[in-house]
Amino acid sequence: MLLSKSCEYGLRAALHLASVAPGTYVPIRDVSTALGIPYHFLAKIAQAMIQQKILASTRGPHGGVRLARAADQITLNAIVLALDGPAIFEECVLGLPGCGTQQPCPLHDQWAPARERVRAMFVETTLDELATRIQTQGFRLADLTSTP
Amino acid sequence: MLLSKSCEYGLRAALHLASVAPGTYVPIRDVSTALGIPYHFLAKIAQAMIQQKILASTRGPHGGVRLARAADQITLNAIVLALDGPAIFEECVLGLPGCGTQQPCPLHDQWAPARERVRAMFVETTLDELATRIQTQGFRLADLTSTP
DNA sequence: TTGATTTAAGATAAACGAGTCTTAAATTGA
DNA sequence: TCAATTTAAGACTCGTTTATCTTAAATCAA
Repeated sequence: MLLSKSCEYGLRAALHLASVAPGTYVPIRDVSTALGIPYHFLAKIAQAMIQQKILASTRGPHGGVRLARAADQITLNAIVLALDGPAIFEECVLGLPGCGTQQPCPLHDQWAPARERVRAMFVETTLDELATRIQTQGFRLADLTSTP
Repeated sequence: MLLSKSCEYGLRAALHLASVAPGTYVPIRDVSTALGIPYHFLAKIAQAMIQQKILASTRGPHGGVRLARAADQITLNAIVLALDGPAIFEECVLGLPGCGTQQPCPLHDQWAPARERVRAMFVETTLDELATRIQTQGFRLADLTSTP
C-alpha cells in the first residue's frame, strides 16, 4: 500500500468536499456515510487536516468541515504531506538510510525517476481537477461493490 | 513505504548472495551480519523465499542459502511477488476495491501508468544486473551510517 | 558415534496502524 | 436558558508487522 489508510480516507474526504458542496460546511458524519469510512476514524483524520490548514471546521448545528482554500489551490500533494509526510517521496526502495546520489543503492538510479513520477502526479493534480471529473464523468469515490 | 520490511530485507539478501558468492551456500548468519538485518527475522524471510523457489538451502556445517537459479534468471519482481504479493501493482491509489478501467476512481488514469512504470522497473531488472553494479561501481547494500 | 554447525519451525513479545468508544467543549435554535 | 448538534480530544481495543527466543531436525567432520 503506497498511502496509509488515513491518507486514502483523507484524500477521498477532500475530494468529496470539493465535488459535493464546495464552500459549505458538511458534517463529518455525512462524509463518513457517503464514502463508507468509519466515522470516529475520519473525525480524527479531519482534525489532523484542520491543524494542517487543509480543512476548516465549525461546531454545533449546521457545523462540519469544508476545504480551507479554493479547490484549485489544494494539491493532492499537500494532503499526502499533511497525513503521511514526505517519506514516500524520499525513501530508498531498499530501506537504506542516506541513500541518494552521494551513496546510492544499486536500484537508486532506476527508482529515483519512477518515484519522481509518482510525486509529480500528486504535485500537479488539484482537488478542483478531480472534482470536475467526478461531476462530469461520474468517477467514483466510494466502494460500489458493497452497495450495488 | 512501498515495500514491507520483509521484502526490503529479502531483496537485499538476494542481491548480497548474487554479488558476494554466486553459487555457493552462505550461512544466514553471515548475510545477517553483513547487511545488518536481524538474524531470526532474516531466517524466517529466507524460509519463505526457499518455499517460493527463489533460494535453496542445506543444513549443517558449510550449509546456508544460495540463489535457486542463476542470478540473470531471477527478477526483482519475482522476489517482490514472493514476499509482498501482487497487491502493490494492482491496488487503487485511493484504496477503492474494484478500481480499474471499468469502474475507475478519479485518479485512476494518472495512477495506472505511474504504477506500471514502477512495476516495469522490478520486472525488467535481474539480480545479475545489480550484482554487476555492486561489484564494478561499489554500490552498497548495507547502512553505512551506523558503521563508518 | 559424537559434537559442532546450521536451517526449520513455532511460540512469544514489542511496535505500529487501524478502528472504537467516551467525554468535553462549542455552537445554534427554540 | 436549555436541549440538540457537532467537532475536539484522548483513552482504549484489535490485528498485523516486525522482531526475538527456544527447541527440533539435519548435516558434516573428526
